[in-house]
Amino acid sequence: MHASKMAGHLIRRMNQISTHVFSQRMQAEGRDLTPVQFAALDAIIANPGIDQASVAARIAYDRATIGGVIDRLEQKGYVERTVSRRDRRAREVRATKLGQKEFDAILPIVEALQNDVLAGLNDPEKELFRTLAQKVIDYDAG
Amino acid sequence: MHASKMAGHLIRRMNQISTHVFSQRMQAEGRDLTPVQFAALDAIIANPGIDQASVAARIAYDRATIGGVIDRLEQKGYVERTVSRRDRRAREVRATKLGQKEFDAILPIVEALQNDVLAGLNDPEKELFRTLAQKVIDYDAG
DNA sequence: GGAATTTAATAAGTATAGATACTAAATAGG
DNA sequence: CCTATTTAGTATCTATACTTATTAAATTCC
Repeated sequence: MHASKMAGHLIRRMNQISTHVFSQRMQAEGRDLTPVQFAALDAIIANPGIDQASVAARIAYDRATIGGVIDRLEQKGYVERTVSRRDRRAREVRATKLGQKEFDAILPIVEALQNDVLAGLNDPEKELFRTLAQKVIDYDAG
Repeated sequence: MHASKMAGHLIRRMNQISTHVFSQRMQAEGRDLTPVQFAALDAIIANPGIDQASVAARIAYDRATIGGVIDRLEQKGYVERTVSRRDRRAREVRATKLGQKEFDAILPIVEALQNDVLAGLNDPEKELFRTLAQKVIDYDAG
């Protein structure tokens, strides 16, 4: 089998296409969020006061990477961190008003661009792809 | 739609699983090659004397990234670079004997682990997944 | 054939992505 | 209650991954 036909290569290329579509669209809309920053902000808004380790667990990142991602969200003024009173090691993360506003504006854009990521597939194929991908991920999660 | 069900997220997670399986297996076999380094070495062995820009084009990377990847392959003694006589800007890249030997040893391992990447799917589903992924990529390539 | 453009590679900068090690704080076990 | 372990976050290191800028060389084209 040639390397370019292997599952790993195909997945890497799709990830490349996906992140490229994402950043192109964000730039076109005058927004400044990466795919990972969007995923983190989504998890934070869905769970106000969540700690960083839980954000990492939810979107399947390691703690070191998520620390940097939340640093950048904080620099942009989209989230705030406060030391937890229950556990002084933990930082509770919440979206700011600006972060919520930005997320509300970006969510429909992100939803719309999902279709472009799989532009080579028709609707039933898109659905099938998502089903198969979900199976791969669920199996890995145990 | 929730973020964790979006195509971009599913693809990112699969890429994570894929690279994780790859590095785990390499480590278990006492080898030291990343997925990208393997892809680059594969392209170089298939096209001896290829220049860096062509390696980048073949495996869909930008030139800046591929420069670093080939740096590391060179450090490991797997490839050699020589200035092209036809075009003094270009560097011709070739695998060394050690690089060829290492590739021959690693290829069957990499082929075998492809199945584990899609471990959540049965054989027809694996085939279907690859077909759909190829469609997504081919459409993007134009 | 000389200027304008393009191209190969590198450099610098930002953002993942994960491994490892470290600090501080919480919890478990005896 | 005190030690041992675990856990949250940060820091450090390596490796992608892409953008923009720079240098040098090749090509275009008028």
